[in-house]
This record gives sequence, structure tokens and C-alpha cells, in this order.
Amino acid sequence: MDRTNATLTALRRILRVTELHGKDVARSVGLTSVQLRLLKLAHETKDATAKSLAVKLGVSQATVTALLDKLAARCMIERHISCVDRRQKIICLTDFGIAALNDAPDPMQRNFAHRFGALEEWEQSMLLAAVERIASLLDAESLRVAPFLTVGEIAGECQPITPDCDESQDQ
Amino acid sequence: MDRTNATLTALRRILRVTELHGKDVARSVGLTSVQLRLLKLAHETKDATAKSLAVKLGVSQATVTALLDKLAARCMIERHISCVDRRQKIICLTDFGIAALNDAPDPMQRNFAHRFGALEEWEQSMLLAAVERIASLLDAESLRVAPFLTVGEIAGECQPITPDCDESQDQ
DNA sequence: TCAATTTGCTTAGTAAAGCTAATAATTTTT
DNA sequence: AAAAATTATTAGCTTTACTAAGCAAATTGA
Repeated sequence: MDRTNATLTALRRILRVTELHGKDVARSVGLTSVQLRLLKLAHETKDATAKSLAVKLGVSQATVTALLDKLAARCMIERHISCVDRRQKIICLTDFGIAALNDAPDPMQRNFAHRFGALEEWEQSMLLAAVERIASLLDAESLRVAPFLTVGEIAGECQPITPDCDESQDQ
Repeated sequence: MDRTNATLTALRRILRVTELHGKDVARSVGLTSVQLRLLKLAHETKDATAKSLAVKLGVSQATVTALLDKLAARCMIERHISCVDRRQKIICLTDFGIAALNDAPDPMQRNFAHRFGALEEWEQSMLLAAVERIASLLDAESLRVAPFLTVGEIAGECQPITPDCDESQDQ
């Protein structure tokens, strides 16, 4: 296996472990992983608004509104109309919300931090440099690729021969 | 910001880009990202069953069934009752399903491969070592929580017969 | 100034993806 | 043979996500 594939495989492994683990952690405080992520994000963001959170989370505003509704229903956040722009609503964590965050000390993250901290300084630096390098490799194209990503760009040959089968379904 | 947090942040960035991009790619062939992932997994797995795919995907059997229903409705897979254990259904990609996979050449992955391949050998090695190191740091604890199987345990060539056994199943 | 546009958030409606629990059909075990 | 376990599915529900439409506030421009 060449280095490219091995690297991608390791990345997928990281991704999977992180993903699966996130669920467990969130469930342990009675939230879902997305809700917990949002709560955390709101806490770390200064003057968080639905918009800013949506951008950071990479989802639509409507989605964030729905999520905030749930968090608000559980008294973890409050929405305060901004003094600066009265269209905006500033998202604030309640004490209870903050407590919930503190009650969810991500064990994976803590463990990772612990293990990482135990490494030699030079290795820490190397790992940091590596992930930043990889992130930049990925970022670069995501910007380039996204705008003109269309269906038939490379397709060419493989004309989709739709076999005769069930025609009556939604997708 | 200390190195631990910076590393975690970069990882999150990688995760996010990958995630967002996966959606676009899948949409470009008219599938969702999960459906595409499942299709790919089914293709790579020898004698794939709902169970084995569920384990590899880290979701429940019921979820896989629902996903397979959708892929089957679009004539991308077929289910053939196993000759060995008639409870099982072997998941096979149709020609159309295989074509769909080929039509979805992940541009991010290709681009990443391209950029990665353009790096100096020593840097490739360094990056690979780094992600594997990180993956191992993460894995170590995940094993404690929820041990999962390794991918591709190729259980020998026990079943040479590709079953054309059963053609008569609806839906 | 005041109409037109843009921006920020919400609502409504829909779909995908995930779960658990229950069921049926097979093994496998006792 | 009866009991237990395994495999796939179904049914019903929740969460996450989207788009489209709407309202309210801010900004623009003529």
C-alpha cells in the first residue's frame, strides 16, 4: 500500500473513532452529539448568533435555529436581542448550560491530551506541523473544487443504462 | 494556544472539510454521502451481508437495511440469498451500481493524492508516520470503550460459488 | 425621505439517517 | 424435539438537515 492510501486510511480511522466517540460522550449528558457541539461552540464564541454558529458548524441557519430551540427548551441557552442590531439574537449559555458542558468532559479528548502531553516536545511539534500541513492540503482544494463541482465532468463514458426496474419511487 | 489544542483544532478542520466535501461528491452522483459510503463498502467487501456492513459502518442492522432498500430501489445493488446460510442475503452491486461508483471519483481524494504525491518522499513519510501515530493515540482509548473489528478480515476462499440462487425477490 | 433591497432569524414542510423493539425465518445448541 | 441464538426485516419514533417562504430590522439609493 502506498503512502497516499495509507495516509488516507489513517485519516479515516481518526475520523471514525472521533465520530463514534462523540456520540457516546454526548449521550452521557443526555444530549446528542450535534447539540453538544453546538453548545460548546456557542460557549466559545463571543457574541454568538444563529448565523455565526451556522457558518462555523457548516450547516444552514434554519438547522441551527432548530437546534437552538431544543437547547433553549432545556434551559441551556437563552437568546437576547442584540443592542447593536435588533435583528440579531445573541446566544448565551445559562448557568445550567455551562454546568452541562462541564459535566461532559470528553474522555477521549482528555485522554488524547494526556497522551499527547506525555510526548517529547519535538514529537509534539512534528505532529502539529503534520496535521496542519494535511489540513492545508485539504483546505486548498476544497476551496478550488467546490464551486464547479458538476455531475458530468469526468463521467464521459459510463453512460448510465438504467435497468428496467422499479420506476415508482422517490429517491 | 498550546500544541495539544492546536493539534486538535487542525484535526477538527480536517474532519470538517472531509465531511462537507463528502456531501458534495455524493450529491454529484445523486446519492447521499452515507449511501455512497455504503455502496463503496459493499463493493469492497467480500460476501457482504447486512450484518457485516452494519458492523463496518458502525450502525445498526436496521439502518443498513433501510439504506440498502434505497440503493436497491435505484437498482444499484441486489440481494441474493446465501447458499450457505439461508438467513443471510449477500449484497451484490449491479453493473449500474459499479458504474455509479466509478462516476463518483472523489475529487478531493484525487486532489489530495495529487498534492500528496507531489511532496518530497521524506515529507510523505513524515506525514504518514504522524497520522498513524495520532490514530494510535486515539485508538488506544477507544478500544477501552467500544472495541471494533478490523476491516477486511478476508475469511479465506471458503465460498467460491457466487450464488445466482434466488432471483425472485420483490421490492 | 422613502421605496427597494439586503440581512437575520424563524416557521413549515420534507427527507435522510439513526435508533429500539418486535417479527419471521433460519441455524445452532441443549 | 425444544430452546436459544442469529439474520434480516418491519414499524414507529427522534434527530439532523434542507429549501422555501415570511417577518422584522437595517441599509442603500434615487
